[in-house]
Amino acid sequence: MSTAHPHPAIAPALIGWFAENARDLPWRRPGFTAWGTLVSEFMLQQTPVSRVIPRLDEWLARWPTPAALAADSPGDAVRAWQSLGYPRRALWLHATAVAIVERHGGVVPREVDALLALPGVGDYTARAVAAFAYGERHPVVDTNIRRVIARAVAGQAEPAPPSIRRDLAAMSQLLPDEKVAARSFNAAIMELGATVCTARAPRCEACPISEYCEWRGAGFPGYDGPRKAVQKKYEGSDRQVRGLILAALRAAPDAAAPHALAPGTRPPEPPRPGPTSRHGSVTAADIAALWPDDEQRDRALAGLVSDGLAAVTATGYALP
DNA sequence: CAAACGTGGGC
DNA sequence: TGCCCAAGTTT
Repeated sequence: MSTAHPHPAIAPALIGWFAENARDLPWRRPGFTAWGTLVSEFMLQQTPVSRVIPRLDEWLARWPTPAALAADSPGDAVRAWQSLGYPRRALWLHATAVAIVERHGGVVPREVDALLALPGVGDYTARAVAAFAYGERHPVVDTNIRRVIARAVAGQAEPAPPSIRRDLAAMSQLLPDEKVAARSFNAAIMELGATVCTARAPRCEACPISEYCEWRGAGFPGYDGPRKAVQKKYEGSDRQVRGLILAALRAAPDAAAPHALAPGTRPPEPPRPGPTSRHGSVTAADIAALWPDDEQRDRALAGLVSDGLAAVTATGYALP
């Protein structure tokens, strides 16, 4: 099945450029596993590459397979997530590892539909794994790709609000028919958006498709769409309070493993393990010291428990 | 569909 | 300084 490509020069130009200009990134190393790709894609959801790389290395050294992660507690995943942000992703990634073991024999699935059924895997991540880890031919659409298409093809400074149907259709128009080329093109156009056709200061002089760019051809018209929602202030927000509480839970040392006692010594009264968790507990008083506004703090804490990021223990709260 | 969801770095 | 941005997903 061959597709008519309205912009036949774009894909070859980008593929050639990518072959020479791709950054050396862990997930582009030969032999990188599908599991590694899945972990990296979770981490890259809204977190910059430079912050992801050290955590990714740690994760894959500790949990080289889905089964390895599934065998540890979700709290271990949340703690190892450190300060990547959006820690529910760590929870989802753990749940995804469990699901892969239970439903897919411990092997990351290659079908988009199976990937989409995993917690925390959406339209982008599912196609990224199918395309990059398995070489399947799928259009991948992320924020970089949407911006490049908006400029080069639609002639607009910024993309219209996301629409998965439209965005996939637009990317499909550009995608080469052949699998290997399609995979390379997905990576290439994403890389262009990340390093050349950037949101703030595009470097058109370094762009391999500037001669085909409709935005440039139209004289770089300014953005005229609807005003985009302004990101809410972090300082003083519920997010900040959740972050503070979770940082305290991550910092609590694991409940001490029972160690050998001198002969004749009576074991100390065991701190009755509460309903949960071998992760160390933080008392309500310690949490209260983190934030003065009772109502906001309680709301944040309840939210963490409700999200499964915190567990109630006999003495307070702990990672799950 | 808009809003919630972390954190840090660049300009 | 303060705003913008960063390989999204879920509800």
